[in-house]
Formats: sequence, structure tokens, C-alpha cells
Amino acid sequence: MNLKQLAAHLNLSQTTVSRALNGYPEVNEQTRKRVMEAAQALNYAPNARAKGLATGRAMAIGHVIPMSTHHQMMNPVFGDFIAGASDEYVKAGYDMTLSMTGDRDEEENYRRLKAKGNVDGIIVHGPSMKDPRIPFLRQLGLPFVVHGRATELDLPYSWVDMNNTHAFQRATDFLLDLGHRRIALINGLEFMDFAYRRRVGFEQAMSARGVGVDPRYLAAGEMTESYGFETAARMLALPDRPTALITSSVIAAIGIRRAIHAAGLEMGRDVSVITHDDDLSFLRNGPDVPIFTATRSSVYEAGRIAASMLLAHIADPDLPAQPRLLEAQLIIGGSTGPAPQDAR
Amino acid sequence: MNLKQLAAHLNLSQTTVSRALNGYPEVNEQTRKRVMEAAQALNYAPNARAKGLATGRAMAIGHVIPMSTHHQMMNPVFGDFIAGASDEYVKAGYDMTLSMTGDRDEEENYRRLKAKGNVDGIIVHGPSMKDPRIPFLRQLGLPFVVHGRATELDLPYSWVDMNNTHAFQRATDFLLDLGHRRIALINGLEFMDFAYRRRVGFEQAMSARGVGVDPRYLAAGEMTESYGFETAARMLALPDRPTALITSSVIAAIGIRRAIHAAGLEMGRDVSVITHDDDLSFLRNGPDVPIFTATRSSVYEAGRIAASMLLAHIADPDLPAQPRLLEAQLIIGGSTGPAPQDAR
DNA sequence: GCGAGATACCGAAGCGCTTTGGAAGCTCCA
DNA sequence: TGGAGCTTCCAAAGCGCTTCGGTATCTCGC
Repeated sequence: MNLKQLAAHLNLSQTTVSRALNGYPEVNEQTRKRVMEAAQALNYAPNARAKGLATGRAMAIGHVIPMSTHHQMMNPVFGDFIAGASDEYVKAGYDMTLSMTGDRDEEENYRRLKAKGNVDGIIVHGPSMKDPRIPFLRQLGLPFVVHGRATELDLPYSWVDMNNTHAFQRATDFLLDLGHRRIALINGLEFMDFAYRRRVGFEQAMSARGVGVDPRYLAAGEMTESYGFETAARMLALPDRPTALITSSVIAAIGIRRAIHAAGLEMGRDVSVITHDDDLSFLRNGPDVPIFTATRSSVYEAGRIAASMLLAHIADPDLPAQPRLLEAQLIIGGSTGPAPQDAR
Repeated sequence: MNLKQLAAHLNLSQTTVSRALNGYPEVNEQTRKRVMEAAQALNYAPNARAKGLATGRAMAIGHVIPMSTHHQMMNPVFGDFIAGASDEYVKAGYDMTLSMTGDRDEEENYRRLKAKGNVDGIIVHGPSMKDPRIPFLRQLGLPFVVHGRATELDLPYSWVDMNNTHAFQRATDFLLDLGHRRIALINGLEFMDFAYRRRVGFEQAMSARGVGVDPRYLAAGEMTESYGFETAARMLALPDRPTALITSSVIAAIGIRRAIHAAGLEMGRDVSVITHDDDLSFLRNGPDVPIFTATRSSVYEAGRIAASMLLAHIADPDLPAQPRLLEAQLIIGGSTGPAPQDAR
């Protein structure tokens, strides 16, 4: 069933039917109703490709996920972000297309995406500190919004990011207030912008109190359970082991908890833990009393915001670049407590 | 840059340029080379919408994710599956589009997907035991492959699924061999086909040895960490607590581990645990010595297989429906051991 | 030296939609 | 009563590609 057939069936021209369906004013309300009903009954839906060809708009958004270390990065956060974005797209009648790219020929990839013309804009995931994709996309002229940002780039572009620095500053301050001094940071890979910023926040809080950062208490890696476990186990084996650990993800925190138990210690008493919590749908940090004290910021929400910003940019290409900084909550759970007396 | 311009630039007809680019034989090799080079230099890429309109093929696959309990289902497994599928699509030059649907008006959704014509086939995720989508899609005539299957449906259709029944049968047998008798199952939601099959496997193994299943040892719910924790905590508080637990996901298993520790017990000694392990990229079950004894089957691999099956169906619509059953490995980790003497 | 068969190219139609540029038919007032 | 001004509709062009149906040129065997 296509427009032509529908028009013939209604004894109307394609023009009129098209206009009736798209809400143009120059069509009689009765006619419109008749058209709508027929379309419904024959379950006609306009062919998206033809529509796109005629209008020059794809009505679709591309999400490009870099898979740096081959699939390692296909991380759990992504699902929730996508879900949030999708909710916005659905409302606006947009589709969502996914492409995973290796880091190789990334530019070529975006260029094709534009030339092929099946997206009207893209969301950039997982920016590094000086992400070359950002200047490239600006020059390419395809609307885009970055989830996160690139610290070392001084260009106007739209992004939505959590205030990583501030969140980790607060988390660190909280631990310092509890008397902790030997505080460790088990961070994500630090070429990723979010991880870099988190370390900065941590270090700022420490130096603001005149507390030194022991390099043995710093680690950065892929945020897996086993990375959390191994790193924490190593640190806890030190003669002057840290009394508190801050980490970047609940998954790593779970590994840390395991290491604490394995060392015969108790989390929240012997060793405090604060994690960042993306509020993932399948990894709730305890429904009522949170297991972990955490800096929390919903990545689902970030997805929604990024999507609606992008849609705004598409609707009005002259819209100036727009930054959007989300503050994390600091929620208190059972994983933190005052520093043990003997460690003060 | 479009075909017309490229053709003009080369002093050739659109026809010839098109044929040169698409590898048709009726074009001089020198001409083809010249065309290819010009296309590369001017970085021309054919407009996908126009191409689709002309060929009737979208060169894209749709993934439809049901979000039953509003986002709860946006589960961690999905990311890895998609990554696997994507690898196949890239090779074949296909794109991937995602749509998340509520359970409401699901049919309408698929119908639109077909009418809009921006996918050539779809992958169905998370089938329930009598999933209405399957008969509907068959009737709709859009090629599809199901990840999982619908036990109560007796229709030919293509699917790729893990042998859930057999995997859980083996896991149960393994525990029985270790002398366990009070074995609990903490399962996923049992209207989901995979969860149902896992319970069947469990029960079959138990009854084959004449061991009864205590209803207090059975639970089914959303596979979150806290569900694992709470359920296990409840069961472990029973006077005749289970000596072994089988569960459906590593995430739940992590919660179970926490409950075991919280009860002052040791996993692998006082209580054994076997989990199913989807071999997720961000949740490796211990790189060398697995933490959990597990039935393992890579969902990334399932994604690859499903995708390539679907592509085959698209290439040849007459291909008969094809089932594909993947066997899980039973890998031994540190979470299982002989049943405690006093429980035998 | 001529027709058959390759070879290498081209013109134009058509995919299903939107949208421009009218054109009927109607109302309504001078 | 006639034409200005609406309202309501339509024919046809065009979006960028593929592909059908040709055509011109060349090769080659007899």
C-alpha cells in the first residue's frame, strides 16, 4: 500500500492525501478525516526512504560507539543511555541507528554516515580528552551532541556531562571528614575524559586539605569486577593499607568488596568505599538502603537530555552550542564509616 | 556530491558510473578504476535513501527490544549481543537500527516497521513462552530471527538459543554428584522462555535422582544484584537452608555471594553456587580461575550467529526456517564444593 | 567484406514521497 | 453581476539512485 494507491482508493490526488496526513492546513477537515481513517484501515505508513529522499531528512539519529579495545568498551552504561535517548526519539518520531566503529578510519566512518544520509545527527560516546572526532564533526557540519566532553579541546560544541570533578571532590571530602587520610582511587582508563576529571577532583580535594596522594594508592584500568578485586587486593596487602577507596563504577566496587572480604576485613568499618553509581537499571545500588555510599547520576537521564538537545539542534541548525552539566548526588550507604582509630 | 555530479565530472553517464561502482561486468576495467578513484578522491558515497528507494532494500536490520517493565529489561546482556550482531552487519554492509517498544501496540509497531521500509529484517529479543510476535511476524512476511524461542509455539521459525534445559540439568547434576540435596534455584522471570527452560532442566535433573524440590527453594524474579541478595538471604535463614544455589545470572550470583558472606558462611564450602554466565565483556567471571562455577555461553557469539542467519534469510527468502541450538560449557570455579557432611 | 556476437557505453523510466505553481469552485460585497 | 479573495484540490517536477532497453563500435570467422 503506497500513497498512490491510497489516493486512488480515495479518489483524491496524492498531493491532497499527503497534505491531509501531514497536517497541512489547505485541506478540508472532512477530507482529512476521511483520509486518516482510510490510512488507518489499510494500515498505510509512508515509506521512510521515499519520504527522506523527498524531504532531505532522515528522521533518524546515529549513535556511534567506539570499540577501542575490541568490545571491551561495549560497556553496561551504554544500554541505559540508549534507553533514555530512545524515549525522546520515539516522542519526536525519530529512529535510532547504531554503529560500532574501531578507532581506525573513524573519520572515514563519519564522512560516510553523512554522505549516505541516513541520519540527521549523531551522538558521540566516550570522548577522550582531546577527541579528534569533535573538530572533525564540527567541520563536517552534521549536528552532534557529545556524551561527556573533551577537556583539552577549546571549541564550542554541545555536550551533556556529569560534573565528574565536583562529584569526586565531594566524595573525597566526605571521606576526609570521616578522618580518612590514606585514600585510594581506583579509576577508569584515564585517557577517557570522565576518568581524568575524576582524578582531578580527587586530587584537588586531597591537596586542599594538605593530604598527600600516595602513588601506590592510584590505579586506572578497565572497570570490571576483577579489576576492582585485584587492584583492591593489592592495595589492601600494603603494610600501610588505605582506609578508604574511591572507585568509578559499581561493578568495580563489587570487586573491591570481594577483596575486602577476602582480606578478612569489613567494608564500612575497616575499609570505606565510595563508588560512582550510574543508576543502571540492572544494577541498582540497593533499593532502600544503598549498599555503597555513592555519587549518583542517572545515565538514563543523561541519554534523555542528550537526545533532546540533539533534536533541538536539528530543528534549528543555528542554535548555539550548548553545554549541560549535571550534578551528581552524594548518597550515603553502608560502605563508609569513620576511619579506624589506629589509622588516624 | 551525488551521482549526477560525479558522472558529469568524469564525462560519463550516471548509468556507467553506477555500474562501475557496483561491480557490474559491462564496464571497462580502466573506466572502473577511473571511477573508483574519483569517487574516493571526492569522497562520494551513494545516498542510502535513494539507493534503498531504487533497489527496494534498506540494507539495515532492526532490533526490537521489548521494555516490559519500563526499562527494567534493558538488560546487560543486550549490549554484548548487539556487538556480536554488529560485527556481522558491518561485514555485509548492513546498518543496524534499534527500537524499544512497550508491550502495548507491539503489532502496530512491527507493521509500521515494515511499511516504513527501513529495515530488511528484524531480530526479536526476549521471547516469552508463547510470544505473539512470532506468528505475527511470520504472517507479516518480514524476515526475522529470534534470540531465544517460544516453547509453547509450534511453528517453524528461525531462532538461535542456548540449550537452557540441558545446561541447568548439567549444573544440577554436578551439584547432586557433589552430594548436595537441598538445592535452590534463583531464576529469572519465568514467563521468559529461557527462565522457564532452566527451571525444567533443574527439575528434570532433580527428579531423575529422586530428589524432591522444596518450593521454598524456588524463586523467580528480575535478575538484579539485590534480588539475588534478598532471595538468598531469605533461603539461608531457613532452619534447613539449602547447601547449594543455582542462579541465572552473574549479577544475581554476586548478590548471592554477598548474602552468603552476610550470613557468616563461606561460598564454595558452606554453600555452593552455580550461575549461568553470558560471558559479558564487562563482567568476566574471573579471567583465569573463575570465581563462580558456571554454565557459560557467549551471548556475543549468539549475536553473531543470529545476525548471519538473518542475513542469509534476507539473501534467500526461500530458505527454510532454521533452529540453532548452542550448548553451554560447564566451567568449574571456586564457588562449588562437596556438600557439608552434616547436610548429607 | 559482411553479418553475428561482444564490448562499452548511454537515455530515460521508475522507486514513493513532498512541494511548487497553479486552477477550479465558492463566498461575498460593491 | 463580476471579480477579489478564500478554500480546496490537482498535475507534475524533483529528491538520487538503479536498471531496462538500446545503440555505437569493435572483433572475427567465413
